[in-house]
Amino acid sequence: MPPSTFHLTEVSSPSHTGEGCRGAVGSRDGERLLLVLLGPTSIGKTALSLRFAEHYGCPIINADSRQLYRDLPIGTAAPTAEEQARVKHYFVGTLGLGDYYSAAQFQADALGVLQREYRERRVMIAAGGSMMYLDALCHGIDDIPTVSPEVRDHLHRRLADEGPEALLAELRLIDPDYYAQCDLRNVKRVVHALEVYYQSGRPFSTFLTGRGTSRLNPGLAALGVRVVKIGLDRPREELFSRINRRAEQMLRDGLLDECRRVMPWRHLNSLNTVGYKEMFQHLDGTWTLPFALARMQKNTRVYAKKQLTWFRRDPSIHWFHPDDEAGVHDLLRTAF
RNA sequence: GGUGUCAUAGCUCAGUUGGUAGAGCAAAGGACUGAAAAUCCUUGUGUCCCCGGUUCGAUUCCUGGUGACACCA
Repeated sequence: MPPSTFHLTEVSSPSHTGEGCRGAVGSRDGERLLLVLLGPTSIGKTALSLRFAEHYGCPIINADSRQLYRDLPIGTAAPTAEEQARVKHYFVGTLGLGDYYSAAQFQADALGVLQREYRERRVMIAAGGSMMYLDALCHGIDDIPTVSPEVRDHLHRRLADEGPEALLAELRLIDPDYYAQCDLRNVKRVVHALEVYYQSGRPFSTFLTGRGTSRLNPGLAALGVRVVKIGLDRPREELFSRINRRAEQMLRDGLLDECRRVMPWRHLNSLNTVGYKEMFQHLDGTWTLPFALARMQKNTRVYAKKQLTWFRRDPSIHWFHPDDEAGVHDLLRTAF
């Protein structure tokens, strides 16, 4: 666990509770706080984010790339109507399955919300597990042009017609820098670099200014916002058994009906999602339900691992067990 | 109690005509800049049940144990 980046010597009084705590946060010259709750799927982010939102009396910014789609409430474990009645949520169920969206757009939208919300409050909460969305929000994302559908289609047709070797050779010519650092076996990356080139006339690598968890999103800096990242984790066994049980619960809650409703759009990226992919196979008659469930659970476990891999390399995250709410409060008190 | 079969990775099992072993499932590690619940890469984790014997060498063959299963009492 990385050491705290806070200056503990500046702690004044660590014994605040309730109102006192609210007063303590922001006591540093009106500094604004963005409390980011992150962690792998099924860890318990929603429950904890609700309690903190009620404690601070603030809304929650959802940072989960799939809970944005309004037709997927069960399979994405989106906050329920009751939960959304308790606390206002941004970016839950706001998109149609075919809507285009991205980490960059999320970052811009979230900044817009924060700008408005911080006029009347000093604390905001962002909660979710989409790694790119969280990084884009906390650390910013380079200004890379959005690729038009025409350019995208063009390159996908070329990929199909000419094969990946031709595209690799082309990337090597037009953008040797990116060619040297890119995972060349990951065709999606190669294609995207070319898309950006065809869109803008500039090599993809010229848009990259270097990324890192050390810089603060300039948009947040302009608002005077300080980011505190709380990472939630549990012993692996505990996490995996929660994942397994939640998948079963989703089926009892009607996941199959939800899948049947959205099945006509299964080719869309929004439905290239753990849980749906597997249940579509079952609805096709290819997999039995127990087999589809087992695959869904396994793929969810793999996804959780991938999230943890991503988060692990961010030294600014303060890790807690989700039951250790008091520990998080202690950290926030000493930090502000 | 007797006879037989079996005992190998977390699980189910294969295999070694004696040269310390490999599949499936499960699992572990990593990458990541506008599709990120996406996409891509890497990895076999082992007292081959235990004690002894034969042998240059035993997980493999043999004696004896232990455990599981089956059948007979």
